Amino acid sequence: MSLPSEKVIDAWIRLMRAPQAVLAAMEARVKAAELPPLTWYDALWALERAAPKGLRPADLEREMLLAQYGVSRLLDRLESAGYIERRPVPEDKRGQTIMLTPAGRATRRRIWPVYARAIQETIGSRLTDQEATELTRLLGKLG
Amino acid sequence: MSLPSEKVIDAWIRLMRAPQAVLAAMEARVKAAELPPLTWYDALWALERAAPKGLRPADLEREMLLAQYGVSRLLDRLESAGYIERRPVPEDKRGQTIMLTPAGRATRRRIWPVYARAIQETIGSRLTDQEATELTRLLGKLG
DNA sequence: TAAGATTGAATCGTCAATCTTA
DNA sequence: TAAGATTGACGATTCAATCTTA
Repeated sequence: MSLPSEKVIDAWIRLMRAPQAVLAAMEARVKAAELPPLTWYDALWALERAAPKGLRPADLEREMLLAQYGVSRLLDRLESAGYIERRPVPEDKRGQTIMLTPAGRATRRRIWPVYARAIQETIGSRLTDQEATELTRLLGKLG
Repeated sequence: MSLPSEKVIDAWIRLMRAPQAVLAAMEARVKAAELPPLTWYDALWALERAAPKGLRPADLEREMLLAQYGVSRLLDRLESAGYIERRPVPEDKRGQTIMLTPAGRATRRRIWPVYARAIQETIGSRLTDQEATELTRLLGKLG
C-alpha cells in the first residue's frame, strides 16, 4: 500500500474542513430559528419516508451512520420531545418499531424550509447543477 | 432566494455523509494504533508548521474552525499530555503563545504514517489524482 | 467597551457492561 | 451464543458568564 499523493492529501484536508464549515453555517441558521439540530431532522425525515410502517432502530443505525447507543440516546430525546413513539414488535419481543407522531411530522415540515434555504445559500448558490452532480459522484466513490 | 434543485440536495446529502464515514474509518485505525485523535494531530501539525514562532490561540481558532472555548479545552488536554506549552506574550498581557514541545513534535511524527495509510486507503485508492484535484476544487468553492 | 482567553454547569457522545429474547 | 437494545460512568462539547488587560 503506497502513500497518498499531494493531490490526495489536499483533497483530504478540504474534505475534513469544507463539510464542517457548511454544517456549522447551516446549524447556526436553524438554531437562530429555534429549531432542532440536523440529526433530529435526519431521523424525523427517515421516519416520515418509512411511514406508516415505521423503522427499527437498527434501520436508523444504518441510515444515519450512528452507533447502536447513539440511536438509543437520540430516540430518548425525540421521545421526550413527543416526536416519536416506541412500539413493541409482536414477532420479536427484543425489538421495537419507531413511529413518527403527528407532532414529529409537523416539526419535520417546519424545519425543512429553513434547511432548504440554508442549502441553497451554502451550496446551491456556489455550485452549478453540473458541479453539484459531479461532487455527488466523487463523494459517492468515497462512501 | 430560490430553493435548492434536486441535484444540489443530493450533493448536500452526500456532503453530510461521505466525510463522516471517511473520518470515522480513519479515527478507527488511529485509535486501534492507540494514537490520539485527528483534532490533536491537526493542532500539533499547525504548531509544527508555525515553529519556532508558535501560534496564538486565536490563530488555531481560525485554522481549525473551532470556537474560542474549544481551543481552550483542546489546549488543556494537549498541555496535560505534555505536547504543548503556554507562554505569556510580552506585548499583550492578555495573550499567550502556544509552543510545541519536543514530545509534541515526536508524537505528531508518529501519528502521520498511520493517517497517511488511512488517507491512501479511504481516498487515494478510490479516486484518481485528477478526480482528487476536481474534488478539492469543488469543495473549495464551498469553503 | 472590547479583545483574549478561561470556566461552571449542562448537554451530548462514547465505552464497556448489561438486560432480554432468539 | 448471539442479536436487539439500553444504561452507568466518563470524556468531550456547548452555552453563558467571567476574568484580565487594552
